[in-house]
Amino acid sequence: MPELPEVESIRQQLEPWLVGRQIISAGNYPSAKFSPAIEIIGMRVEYVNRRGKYLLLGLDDGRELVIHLGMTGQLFPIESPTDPHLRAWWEMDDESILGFRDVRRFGRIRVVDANCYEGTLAILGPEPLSEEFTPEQLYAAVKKSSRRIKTQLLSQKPVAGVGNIYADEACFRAGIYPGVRKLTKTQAKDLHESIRHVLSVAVENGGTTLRDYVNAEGQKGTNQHFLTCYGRWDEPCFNCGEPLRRTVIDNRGTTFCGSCQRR
DNA sequence: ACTACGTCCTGCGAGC
DNA sequence: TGCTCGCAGGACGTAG
Repeated sequence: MPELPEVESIRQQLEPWLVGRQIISAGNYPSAKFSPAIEIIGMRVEYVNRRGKYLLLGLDDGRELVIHLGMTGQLFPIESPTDPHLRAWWEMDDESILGFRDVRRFGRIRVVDANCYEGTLAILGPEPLSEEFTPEQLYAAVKKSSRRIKTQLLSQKPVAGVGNIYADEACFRAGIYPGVRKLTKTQAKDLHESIRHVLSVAVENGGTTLRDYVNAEGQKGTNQHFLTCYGRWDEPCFNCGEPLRRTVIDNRGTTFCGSCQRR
């Protein structure tokens, strides 16, 4: 499930390839989620940005192609648009083809005027690795809601780009039970540090590949070898040795240490 | 306004 | 071996 580190790894690889390229032709799987792909034929790519888990391809007519990879989305060069799981593709003026493969079709594409966003993209919290993301800001943002802290992180409102893997990792590192509804200022400071830590390490490791994720060169990440919590239920906690536990929080599978992450 | 929960999707693995 | 069934989850829609 591509979260910030995975999307950032893809962005870094797409940027030198796509910037300056003109889109000659395009196609899409017959679904409203992917049909905007063809709206940008003839445009030239000016930049490849990222906000949270969204990729933003700037076009020379002032619009942006917004891509969300959902659960199983992949972006990489293809030889021809023949893969049955291909949901969109764009042919460039150097004859290369960018393919958007997405088995479960949770991904989506939109074309909008630059900075005119809707939905989650319009209410995204600050970039976690930017200066705008501070312990004070996180504390104030979380204080506005009574929802469980993990659910708040997944909402993208207190901070952008955190999904199920890094929410579990960050809560574990901070020693915070993901089901709590309030944070002390000290906990907010610890969680802030933990979010930045787990995300920056994951970026350095090229993202986490549990099943589907590959970068724009078709390669897996290596961060799955460094996870401390997510998916490790019944395995010993690296802090205390107790077996990690599994529960469900707001319909999302959650791994935590019943000893280190007290309610 | 907010919270909680169902829905979308398909491949895979557990269990019979 | 072959089948069914439940699970995985980000964003969004809907109900209360």
